[in-house]
Amino acid sequence: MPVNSNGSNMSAVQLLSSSSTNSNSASRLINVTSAISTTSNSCIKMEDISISQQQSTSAINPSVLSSHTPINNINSAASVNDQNCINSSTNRFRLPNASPNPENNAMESDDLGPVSRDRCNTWPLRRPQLDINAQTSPLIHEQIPEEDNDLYDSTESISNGRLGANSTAGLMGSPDNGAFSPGMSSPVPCGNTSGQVPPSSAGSDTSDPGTTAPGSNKKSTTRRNAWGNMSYADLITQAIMSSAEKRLTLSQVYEWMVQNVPYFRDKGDSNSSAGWKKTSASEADEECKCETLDMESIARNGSICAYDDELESESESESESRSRCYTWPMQQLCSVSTTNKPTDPPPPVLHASTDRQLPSSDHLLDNLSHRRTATIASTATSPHLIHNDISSLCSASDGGNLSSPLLTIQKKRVRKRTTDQVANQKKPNPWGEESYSDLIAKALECAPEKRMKLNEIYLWFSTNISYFRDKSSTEEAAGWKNSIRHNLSLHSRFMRIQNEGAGKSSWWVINPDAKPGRNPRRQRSATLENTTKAAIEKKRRGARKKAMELRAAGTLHSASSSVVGSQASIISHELYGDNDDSLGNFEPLFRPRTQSNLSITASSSRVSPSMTTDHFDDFDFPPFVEAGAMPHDILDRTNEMNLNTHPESSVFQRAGHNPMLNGSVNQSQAQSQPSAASSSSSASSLLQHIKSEPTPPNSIKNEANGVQPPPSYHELNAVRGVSHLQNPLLRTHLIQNRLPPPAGLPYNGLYSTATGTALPNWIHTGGAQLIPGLHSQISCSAQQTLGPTAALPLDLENLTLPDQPLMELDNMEAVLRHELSQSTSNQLSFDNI
DNA sequence: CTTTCTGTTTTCCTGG
DNA sequence: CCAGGAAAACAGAAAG
Repeated sequence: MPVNSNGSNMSAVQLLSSSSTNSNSASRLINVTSAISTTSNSCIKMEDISISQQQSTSAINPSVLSSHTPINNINSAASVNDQNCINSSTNRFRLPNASPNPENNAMESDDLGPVSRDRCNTWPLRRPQLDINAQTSPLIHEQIPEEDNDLYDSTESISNGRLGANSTAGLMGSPDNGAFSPGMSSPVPCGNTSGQVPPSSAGSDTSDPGTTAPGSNKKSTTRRNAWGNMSYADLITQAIMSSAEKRLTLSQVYEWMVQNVPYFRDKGDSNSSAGWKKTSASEADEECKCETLDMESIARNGSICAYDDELESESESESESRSRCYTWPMQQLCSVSTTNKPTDPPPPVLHASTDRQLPSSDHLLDNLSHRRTATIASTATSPHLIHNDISSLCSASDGGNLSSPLLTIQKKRVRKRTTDQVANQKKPNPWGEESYSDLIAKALECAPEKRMKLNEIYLWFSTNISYFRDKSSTEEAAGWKNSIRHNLSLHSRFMRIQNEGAGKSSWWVINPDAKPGRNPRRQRSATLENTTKAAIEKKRRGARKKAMELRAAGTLHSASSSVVGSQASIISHELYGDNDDSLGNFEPLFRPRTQSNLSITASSSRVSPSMTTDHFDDFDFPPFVEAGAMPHDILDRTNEMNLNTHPESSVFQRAGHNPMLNGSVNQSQAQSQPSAASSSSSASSLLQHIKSEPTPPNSIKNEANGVQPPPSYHELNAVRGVSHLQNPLLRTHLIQNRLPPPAGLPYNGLYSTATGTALPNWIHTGGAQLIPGLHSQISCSAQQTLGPTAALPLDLENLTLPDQPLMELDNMEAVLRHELSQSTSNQLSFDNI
């Protein structure tokens, strides 16, 4: 969520008002003026829809309401709604059985299966007071069949499903907002996977697997929802079918939910409704076969979702399962599902805005936009042209020129690949062929210091990739942000560096030891546990028991997290190919969230006490490091490093008088990213910290009696040489983008590169080898303006490990000594810690 | 105390 | 079987 300059979260309205600021920033980043409106609009899309819906509830356009708004009328309809879902069919839709038979349909509160879930606004939590039985009004839940087995086997109309006080007409968008904007972005059809199974089966929560509607390949689930057994899809379908026009805007869907489902009615506030609205929106995109013309500069009254009868029937006839990607933004301008084969080539890429944003990222951008209706975008300078195009295109849905490359609408996720694609194991995504992890890596690579905070990654995505920019609303962004987090955590390709002193978010970096191509996923703790051999487990028990004893005795009272961190480090190390798990697995005992196999906290930057010498065998230590003194674990895992070095203990201290850090960067930071206050605060903290650092000693061996602080991953790479950089992303980045330390800030660490005159050789000699599709310089240039990242150029390089008194030394020492006693490794010495 | 953000993990699904 | 996307569940920490 964007944050304002004060670091507080921005509400939707705030986001609305601030979107221009963001867009300005974005446009500056990408140097595309036309992107301003796009970014701005997309940022406020959902909120705007909601707001406009509220504002326009009383502003009814009878003409619109009474009309069916056929495709051919999109010109007029576009003035009212920028997202017009075109019901291209007649009434072949087989209506779900909405019989309000209380016996069959009424939701029963005691059937509510899901357990409560706190603090997750992505899944509506049923509140106790929201018991349906407590709702007195004859609401839709009485009409909702508890079991929707025959929902689509019945031809009975659902028209008895009532809307709320606000009728469909009353919810129609106001034409007041219908001013067409010439600067409209390319139409972004709403997510729609055509040819999908009926909603009843697609999202059904039927408890009887056998009742899954024909054609559904989706696994049935026995889980029921808090509001009953109807899925979101069913509810949305019912909402749509309940409307007179068989279509609803997203806001109307929301409204219908609120009005008719007590559960949602009581979650209708902005805070608690985010989750179900998000889900509804996502499913509405698909289940209502929403034909959206996302003319973001048109009045944003919401999209009209109409159930596409053709798609419905076709999906049945084809028995084709819906795409697994529920947020897949299909290019469904029209209901042309059956005429477009998955093997159809993608339409020509004419995503002008994106191309201009990232001109050299053609590979990425080609794919970013290949699912977009680029032709329409290319004609965006003329609303009439666009309308005409849309009209003509959509009018062809009934057998028209659907094979036109301009209308090559992919019915479902296309996995057809070229030879290169197959070779590269690339899969097409709405944004291109790069996976989330690729994009994250790219983002990290593009960061000036090759590290980003989570929110900065978010920002990078939304700034540099049109797909995510278009989905930047709170609800829409939740999904891909979740995926980003998921990927960060999942892939060993990424490492998290604790940013403890800065307050919140950690730094994410690319694992310098990430191997080319695919890197193994992080093993999961369960896997680790499950695969634990009995002997190993037995071996662990002893150490675990003793550790617990120590802990119980108070020795670990303040160091538990650190121990866990060390443990996490160990686990993490295992996950990087070293399966020597002779180390105890304390995970079930004490492993806080941030100390899983992925995360290593600052305190865990301490050498893992149980580290065995086996871990160091295969690493080329820098000449200054005695073999064995540097745990491989640390070298592998720079995420054990603490960015917030202690002033008096840092070994890689640098001169603290950096004009960039002290002044200009802060300024640019404030200018370039006013919304990333958390980052700014972090940056400020770090900067303050850096400034406070005294002039460093040159001797790395002054510390810790042989326990050397690990180099940063840059330094590691410097030692290894560019040819040893396994990660092509990093290699590319390092060659292309590594900047010498800012002038005036001599790097006083071991590898002093003061004023950039002592850059490692590999920087100059290495051959840049961009991996296909990763043309980063443009995005990098954008990223470099993201603010805090640029403002913190050296922290990562100043990562220090063992000398950070981040926990009570006495405790730590006791723990370490104990653990060392358990370890076969006697190489580590902490005497002087 | 609640909300939000962040981070981890699991599950499901699809395609290779 | 694995990778990847998506969603979800859960929890810790910070902020309001």
